Amino acid sequence: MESEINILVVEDDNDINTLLCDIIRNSGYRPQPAFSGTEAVLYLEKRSWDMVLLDLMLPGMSGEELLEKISEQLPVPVMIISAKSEQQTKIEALRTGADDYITKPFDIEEVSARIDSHLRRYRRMNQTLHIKELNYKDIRINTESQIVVVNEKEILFTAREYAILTLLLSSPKKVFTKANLFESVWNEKYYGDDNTISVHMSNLRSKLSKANPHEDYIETVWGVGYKLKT
Amino acid sequence: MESEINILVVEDDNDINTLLCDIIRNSGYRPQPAFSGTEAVLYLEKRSWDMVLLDLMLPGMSGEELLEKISEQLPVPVMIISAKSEQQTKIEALRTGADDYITKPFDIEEVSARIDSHLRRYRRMNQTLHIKELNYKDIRINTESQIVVVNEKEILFTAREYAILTLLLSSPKKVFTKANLFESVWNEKYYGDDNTISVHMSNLRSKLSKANPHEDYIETVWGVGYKLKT
DNA sequence: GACTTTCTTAAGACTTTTCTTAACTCTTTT
DNA sequence: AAAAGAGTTAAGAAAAGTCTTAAGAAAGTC
Repeated sequence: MESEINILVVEDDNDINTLLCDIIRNSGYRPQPAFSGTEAVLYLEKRSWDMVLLDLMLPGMSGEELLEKISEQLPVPVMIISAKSEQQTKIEALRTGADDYITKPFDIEEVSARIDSHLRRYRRMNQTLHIKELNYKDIRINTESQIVVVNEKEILFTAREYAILTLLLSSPKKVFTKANLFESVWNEKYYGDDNTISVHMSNLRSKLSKANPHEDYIETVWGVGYKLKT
Repeated sequence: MESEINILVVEDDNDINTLLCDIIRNSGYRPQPAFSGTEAVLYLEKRSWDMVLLDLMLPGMSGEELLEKISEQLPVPVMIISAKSEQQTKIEALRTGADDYITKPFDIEEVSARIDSHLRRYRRMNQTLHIKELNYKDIRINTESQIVVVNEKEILFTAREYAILTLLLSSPKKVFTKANLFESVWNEKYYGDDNTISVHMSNLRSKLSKANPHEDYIETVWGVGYKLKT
């Protein structure tokens, strides 16, 4: 299964946003447009990102404010793309936590090359550092080694099962609808009327209960979806 | 004790070199001037660096040539500082492995801010681990001499094979995806659908099992990648 | 420039996972 | 109790991922 690179594009101008998204798509990554700071925050909370392109002049929450928020809380590289060409603004942004700053109008090829450059280096770093541990009850997942330990026993899951499980553990309180799951794990639209997920859930539960028959991990929320048992 | 940050400044113009060194010194880092590509190579071989500032127009070995050499062999971030302002040059440099590109005449504050920005993000990674011996089961690798001993026998591996093997041994529990391997060993983006890695793995395994037929070292993790057998 | 080694590409065989379907059961809601 | 939603199981088919081999391309060496 191919791992996607996700890039958030925060830019209120529709044309520029579309252009940036096209550049990203042409490089083989997956862009997500956001047209305001507040919208960007929602996306940033929803999932993890490999990079953020950020305009400084935004409606509502300013770009600077958002930049500060991101650099304090998230390890994601941020590239500012702004019409503000004053040195002072540029320097402030870089000092606040931006990883790059380019001014409009920009050269398409250069933006593309810079995105690649940052990702290249950042991914290398991510590989050796950034070990995340996911825990829930007696389930321990090391996202680096992809080893899942349940009740002190190492359990082997298929790639899909692993994806579902880590998704659930990443937001222990959230109820995931079937559409949610389909879009996250399969990266496809969900058209309902499909028990593929049921089958996978069934297999997941059976592997889990084999490891620990006394515990119950996944809860069905009737008419909605699934969540971890609280 | 705080460890010093060392930055190599490759620039043939004496005044500019001095200026850059001053900027670096004022930021609390330790600069090392080099006035030609060949001189830079000597410094690069002598010790490890946290960052390299590089002019493209150099006597003897060109900056482009040096950049290529560095990005192939070393994980250090490189910032190009050049009078060449053509987009094509800039893009080529970024694609070759440069982490940033600024044109002369440059703004002192901006250079300073950009250096800090790169160091901030990549500093931890650059704390080059000085591992001299890698061990796993009956495999012993001396990373200085690059000699690999398996089951008391010295085995010769090709450069790629050696790179893959040391990567695996560096994190014995980690599952390396193909993208991981490609980015570390080849220093290139992975677009999937490529069995080069499979072939190298096959060759690696066959060499290893020739040295010790009773042992099994590399495990395939389906749908994910490879790891060392636990 | 010829020789050697190493790397990459391609093709086919092979393995494992995933999907789909279907029949049947269980649970909750109305 | 009936209806709707959800769960389980199993089996075959399809898809995805991997392994191996061999030959040509590229790189490095003398």
